[in-house]
Amino acid sequence: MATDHQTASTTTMLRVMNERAVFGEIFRLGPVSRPELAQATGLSKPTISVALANLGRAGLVREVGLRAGPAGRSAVLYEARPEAGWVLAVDIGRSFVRLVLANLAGTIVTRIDDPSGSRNPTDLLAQLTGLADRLTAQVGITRADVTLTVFGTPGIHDKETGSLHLAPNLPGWDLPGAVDRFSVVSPSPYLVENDTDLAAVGEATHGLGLGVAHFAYMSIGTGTGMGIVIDGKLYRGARGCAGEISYLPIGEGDPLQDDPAATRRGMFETVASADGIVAAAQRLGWTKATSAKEVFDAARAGDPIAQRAVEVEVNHVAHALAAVTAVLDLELIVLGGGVGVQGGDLLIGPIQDRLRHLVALQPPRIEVSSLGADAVLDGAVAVGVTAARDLVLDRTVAANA
Amino acid sequence: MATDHQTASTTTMLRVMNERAVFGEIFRLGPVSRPELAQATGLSKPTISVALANLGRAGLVREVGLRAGPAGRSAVLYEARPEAGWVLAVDIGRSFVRLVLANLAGTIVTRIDDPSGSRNPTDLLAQLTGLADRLTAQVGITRADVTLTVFGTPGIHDKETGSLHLAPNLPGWDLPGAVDRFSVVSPSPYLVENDTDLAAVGEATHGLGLGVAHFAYMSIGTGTGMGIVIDGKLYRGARGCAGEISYLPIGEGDPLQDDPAATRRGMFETVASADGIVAAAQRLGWTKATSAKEVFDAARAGDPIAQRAVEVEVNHVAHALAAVTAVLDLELIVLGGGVGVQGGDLLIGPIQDRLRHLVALQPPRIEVSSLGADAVLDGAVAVGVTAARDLVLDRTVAANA
DNA sequence: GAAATTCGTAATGGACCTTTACGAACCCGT
DNA sequence: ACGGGTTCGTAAAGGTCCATTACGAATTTC
Repeated sequence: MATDHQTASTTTMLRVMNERAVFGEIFRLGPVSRPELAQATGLSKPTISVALANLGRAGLVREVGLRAGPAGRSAVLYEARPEAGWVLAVDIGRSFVRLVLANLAGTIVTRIDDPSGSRNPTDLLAQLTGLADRLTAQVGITRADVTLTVFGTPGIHDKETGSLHLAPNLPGWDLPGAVDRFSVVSPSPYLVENDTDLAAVGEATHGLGLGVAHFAYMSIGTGTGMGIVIDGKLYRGARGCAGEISYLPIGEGDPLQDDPAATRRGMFETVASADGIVAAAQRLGWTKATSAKEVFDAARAGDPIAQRAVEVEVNHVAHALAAVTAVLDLELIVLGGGVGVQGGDLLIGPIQDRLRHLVALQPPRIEVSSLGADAVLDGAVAVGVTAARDLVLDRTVAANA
Repeated sequence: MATDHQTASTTTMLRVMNERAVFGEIFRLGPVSRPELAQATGLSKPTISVALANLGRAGLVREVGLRAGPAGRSAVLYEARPEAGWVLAVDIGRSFVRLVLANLAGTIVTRIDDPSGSRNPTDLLAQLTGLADRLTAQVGITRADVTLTVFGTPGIHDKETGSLHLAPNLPGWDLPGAVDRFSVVSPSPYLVENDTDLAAVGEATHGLGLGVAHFAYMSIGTGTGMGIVIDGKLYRGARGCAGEISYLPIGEGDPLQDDPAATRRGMFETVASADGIVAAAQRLGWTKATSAKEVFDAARAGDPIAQRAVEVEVNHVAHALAAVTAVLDLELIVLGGGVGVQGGDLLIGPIQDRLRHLVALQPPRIEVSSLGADAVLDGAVAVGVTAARDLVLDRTVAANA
């Protein structure tokens, strides 16, 4: 058991803690009065006043009008200064790169979606830098004013070597130091997170995972992946590889597994991703099947071969979720990715039935993501905002010291 | 993301926090002087003195001799008063119940191992109450002086209904309210934890999991189970069913799965537990095989059928660990239980090889438990000690208020 | 326009911790 | 044995932070 022995504190640390609490409540409650903050934090009115004065002097908080009550003097409302910090969130997707700029409240101010060009480090970084320039210019700042940048990428970021593993679609990014070059996009500190993990955070912040302690976001599309939220926090695993469900040992005996490349790609991904569905349909007799969407549409129209292919997919996903349930006992699985979103209506019910037969435990709820493709960006903003708030607060504390 | 918004604090809470920190350091460092405590906590010497005075007045801490240094006045040493609190740990095992009494430092003072008799609630509780009486008498206290009791049981404790699920070997304990009857064993508060989970905590505290952030204890014996430690803390899952790997969908196609009871018992447990090994050996031609130990011994002696049966087991366990690795990306798997301990030498190497073929990720280290059957009790003591320390401290705070 | 109500802050006091200072206790060498 | 050097423990003083109380300011209602 990690012995993070309880740390002792001095009076000055107390004020820092309380200022942090006040700052957090301001975000949580929106424009808010002093009495409301006192109520929310349990601190006294004078203490709130002092904290607000400090936060205001540091440029983190500002007055924003009055609130008239049913009786009595109107209260001054406070809110976080939008320009106290900026978060740049970047989703390096398959066919698009998407960038948004958000303020510390998590409000997205501008956004650019740009088709992916060449994705080697040099070209991609040039593209991102240009887009970041355009984005920041739209709100009258420069890249240097960004507090924190979050990059959502496929694969696993190895901080030791600065390289990206398991991301075959990003050529050249697996070389040592490649990821470190993200620093050219903005001089701010930056975080690199797996895109599926960020989508899970997005669901936890704005989506179906709101208020759910333990859940996972399962993405099925061109590939497969899972972002796991445990105790409300993203779980990354010992080396950042948690949720790499492509490698679940599922689908043994399926003819697709005969391909020697199947193991390298991962057994589950080989059979359950979009082209696994297509291959299943072809094998079942629909030789001209080309896309998973097509298979789902045909199944909805009553085509028996397509329906049989969907059944195969259901079986694979149910096995994967059986493994996840046996290990993690989650409350909820949010289904995302191309297959998850397009086929969710066909899949969820049968998966739940199958799952109940596979494990004698209470299975998790299964639902289709409500955020769609924006889940990654939402998660990136959420991750960035919490980290950026800490950054600006730390600066304030350092300045007051 | 669970919004456990940072909580604000007042000055009085500061002293409580610091007293807690001092108390914790006393346990961590053993007999310790005031200057050492000041160093360890970062607090000043006078503050340490005040804290020790309070803890002493509450009977939690006492002086214990002097330490002479190379020069200068000798420092007074302090230690936790052994009789400040007692933890009763109970392991309700298959063929034995084991009870230990430990002080707040986690030192086991007395122990009783007693063969299991009838295991229905009434008989088992009578047995436990009698044993608790004997145990407490040995140190001159009564059951009423126990601060906290921890029961390690198979199955899952459902706090809503007070019943024990998934524990077929404890007849009658699945009825609502059965578990609540544990209160007759001692008037103290009590905790009920899954035995495998406790073993994981034991490994984390005294065993191979020491200092490892993310690992799991995998028990294979009569049944199968897994205790998962994430971020140094036991992970229980949404309903306490995390680590119920019996239900991993592994071994499909194995003839054992034809039995309709297999699903209820769990696919993995059916094929991989001790009798699964025996059945495999029988099917391979050794019809008079009776125990897993026998199979392992024969395999070591070179018997080809036994070796083949071990290979089957290796394959099943490797598949289970592949699933766990793909989902959780752990650093370490500690192997325990009868099969794990007796067959570990034969299993670990081949499992690792097989695992490397199944997943293209870096597999976890695999090692055999060094604690053996005591892991459960060690974990129960560890869980109980941390909870009991909080209890006695809370009482002190309440008394001082 | 007065009563009632709510807000904001000034003043006071208390709780906690640290720093400084000094006496107490102990070692060692002569 | 005794004095110098060193470490320990606590007393005194000072500073920071927060809560309570009190009161003036601002606003609504009647």
